[in-house]
Amino acid sequence: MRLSTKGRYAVTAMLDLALNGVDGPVTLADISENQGISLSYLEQLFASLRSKSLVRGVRGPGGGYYLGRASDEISIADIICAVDEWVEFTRCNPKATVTLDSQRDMTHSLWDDLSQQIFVFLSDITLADLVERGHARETARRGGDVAADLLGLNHRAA
Amino acid sequence: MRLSTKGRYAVTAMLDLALNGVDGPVTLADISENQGISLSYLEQLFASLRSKSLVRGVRGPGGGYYLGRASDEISIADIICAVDEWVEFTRCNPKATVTLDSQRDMTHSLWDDLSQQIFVFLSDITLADLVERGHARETARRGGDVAADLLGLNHRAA
DNA sequence: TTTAATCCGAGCGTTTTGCTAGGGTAATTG
DNA sequence: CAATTACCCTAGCAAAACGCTCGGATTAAA
Repeated sequence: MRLSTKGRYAVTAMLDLALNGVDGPVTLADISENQGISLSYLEQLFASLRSKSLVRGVRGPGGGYYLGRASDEISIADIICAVDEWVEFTRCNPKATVTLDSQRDMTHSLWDDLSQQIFVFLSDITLADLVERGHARETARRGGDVAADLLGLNHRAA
Repeated sequence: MRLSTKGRYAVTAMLDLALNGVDGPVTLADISENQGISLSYLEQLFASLRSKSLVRGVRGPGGGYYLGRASDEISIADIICAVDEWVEFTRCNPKATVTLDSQRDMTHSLWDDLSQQIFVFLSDITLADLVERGHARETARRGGDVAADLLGLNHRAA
């Protein structure tokens, strides 16, 4: 997977929608000012988000953007995938030669495994989770422990 | 944080060391051939890894690279941080104005929170975890022999 | 000494970032 | 009905990052 500032822009913008979209649509101009991102760049990001139905645009005066779904139905992985185009997991598949380069298949398989774990982790965190956690910092209930449990990685658990 | 193909290259290369470094150092030429990465690019990656003491180089013929520490003491976050230069979490800190742009502080705070969660998650996964659970997960319910068959070589080496 | 390997740095083509510019289209409002 | 607002779309562009080539220099085993 890939995670860059582009993804951060998208997530923070979506958080902006989640926080301010309760009473009417949020304009890109507002987000642009709030987040310090250029308007046109936001438009490009929201074009990607819109194509994945993560946001819904309302045209005309008084318009703006709503979240495409409820905030607890939009995961971080959804957003990252929309703008950062979840990149190649396995990119040298076309090979059945199990000779000397089985080592490559091995390391790539392990990477794919890790990548999958990160994906599951980010799929488990929704916008609502972040907002909720921001209000009351009561972590350790979800996120960390549940995800680790899902992945079987809670090796440090007593 | 940032996560790109550069980090993937570093992780797979480190996995290569973890798998093949049991009997003597592993040369970058081998990794280059195994992973399909250019030698000079690997040298750059390993320069970063070496500066963080994640690998230890042995010069001269018969030389190569060892892991800098035990594989269960090297986390994925360590590797990603070394090569991808864990980027700016908060980049507009210098402002205590809780006036109109408190919304920006809000979203950025939430992002920092998420970023921290990802960091903790990746800090909890070590190279040894990937090697072990890479085969243990899929076949834990069945037998485990299939996994050994999949892995083959590194399992009996040592 | 020869050779195999790590080290080091300058540079280069390509892709991605993030932005600017310009125009078009739908819907609200006076 | 205009006219304004804001979404929508395309093209292009500078800076950065990516991944690589090349050329060397050190170190140490054979």
